[in-house]
Amino acid sequence: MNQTIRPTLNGHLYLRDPQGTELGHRILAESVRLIDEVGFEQFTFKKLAAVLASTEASIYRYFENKHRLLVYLVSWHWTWLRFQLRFHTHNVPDPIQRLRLALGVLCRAHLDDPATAGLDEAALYRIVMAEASKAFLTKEVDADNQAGLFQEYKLLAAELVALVLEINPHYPYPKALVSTLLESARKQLFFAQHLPSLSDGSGNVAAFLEHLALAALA
Amino acid sequence: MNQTIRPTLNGHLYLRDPQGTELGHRILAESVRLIDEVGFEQFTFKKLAAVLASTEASIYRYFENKHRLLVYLVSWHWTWLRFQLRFHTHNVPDPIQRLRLALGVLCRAHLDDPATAGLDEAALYRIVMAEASKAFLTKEVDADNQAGLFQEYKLLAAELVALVLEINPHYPYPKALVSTLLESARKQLFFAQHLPSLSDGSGNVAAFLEHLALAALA
DNA sequence: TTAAAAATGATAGTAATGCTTTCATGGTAA
DNA sequence: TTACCATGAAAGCATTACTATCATTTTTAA
Repeated sequence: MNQTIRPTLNGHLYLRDPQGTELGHRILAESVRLIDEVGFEQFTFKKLAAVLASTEASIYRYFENKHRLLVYLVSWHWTWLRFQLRFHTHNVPDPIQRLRLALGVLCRAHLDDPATAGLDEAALYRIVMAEASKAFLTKEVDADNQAGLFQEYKLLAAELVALVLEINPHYPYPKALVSTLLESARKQLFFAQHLPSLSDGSGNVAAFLEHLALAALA
Repeated sequence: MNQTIRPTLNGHLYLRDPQGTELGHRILAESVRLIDEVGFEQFTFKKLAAVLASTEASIYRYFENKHRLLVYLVSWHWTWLRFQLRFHTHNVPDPIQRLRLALGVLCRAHLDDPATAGLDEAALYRIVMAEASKAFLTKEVDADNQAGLFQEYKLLAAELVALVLEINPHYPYPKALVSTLLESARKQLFFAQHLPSLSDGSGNVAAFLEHLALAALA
């Protein structure tokens, strides 16, 4: 489980595969650190080049722009999450129990192995919490979607939809429920941290989602 | 109901009150149109000045930067929504029925009176759908929250929390439920339009939320 | 082992962005 | 009528988001 996972991601996400080179790996690792530190808006390739002791031009050879890099990192996280879910629900026969475990992983993903594949997964989770929505909240959503940039998220959602339908094959809104659970997990953790009057505490997010999902599927 | 509502918003949202002057009103109306057209990232005060036949400097006298303007517009929408909810649930005694109506308004707000107070409310709703999260997904959330920039959203949430507790006073996660419903309404409509594989159709969003909320509160 | 190919570095340049400053002007209110 | 607004006009400036060129190093394949 803890050996380095290096998921292969959609080729549209990058110009040159960052997993194929030394500099590529450093771009990934340091961009996670830097975005986590300064936020995505303040993050620039110039600053990244500085901490890498490299140049803007070199980074632009890997990623078209910083938005693509964000989508890459977020996709990486979704893939990683999908493996985590599989791992943690492996050999659990009861689908309700599997859903419980899955929601637990969703809400506690930031605590898991801190250094998979050289990426600081805890920092990446903070980025996902605060910036993942920006991956698709752009004027170019449709084109980006067409190019397959959101495949990893969809794969993750599809697995959860299957699980939901296993619990209740007649539930009429499985996709909406799953995307709501996925989005809500992140947002509730964000609210608990920054806008607490909109949440009921970060410790209760998993319990809330579990109650919500099981009530809906009952 | 249809006379122009001009809600008074938190003074931290602007430098000079745009509701107080002719240019101010034009800034609001045209920014809604322009952001809807080009998206928030591509939107600049320079472009806005051009369509207003005014200058960047003049706009900067009203809003510190485009982020504050976005927060202002979004806050305006939350206030407008709160009035809509009150209006539509007025004199309905059954809280369950009121919640149903509220969720209906949430999901159909983009169809309501197209020109309240000179703002294109349909365009504003599209902006809210696509850009509202960017109001708080920044490195400055905590400071912005401290300054009261998210008050309107909190007021709206608080009213819905009261309604939820009226239905079930023992429900343990009322704030999380309400913020999930509010966020989910927008995101599901966005998904239905742009990432349909994550939704079950834009026509079903209200039904989905209703089922979800009532199941949770049962 | 050497020659071609690929990856990186170094440097420069450019249009646009996100502001700030200053000064002129024209209308309004005391 | 004068003082004070709000707005306009114009300029300036550091940073951003790239692109382009050319030199060097490293890798690879013949």
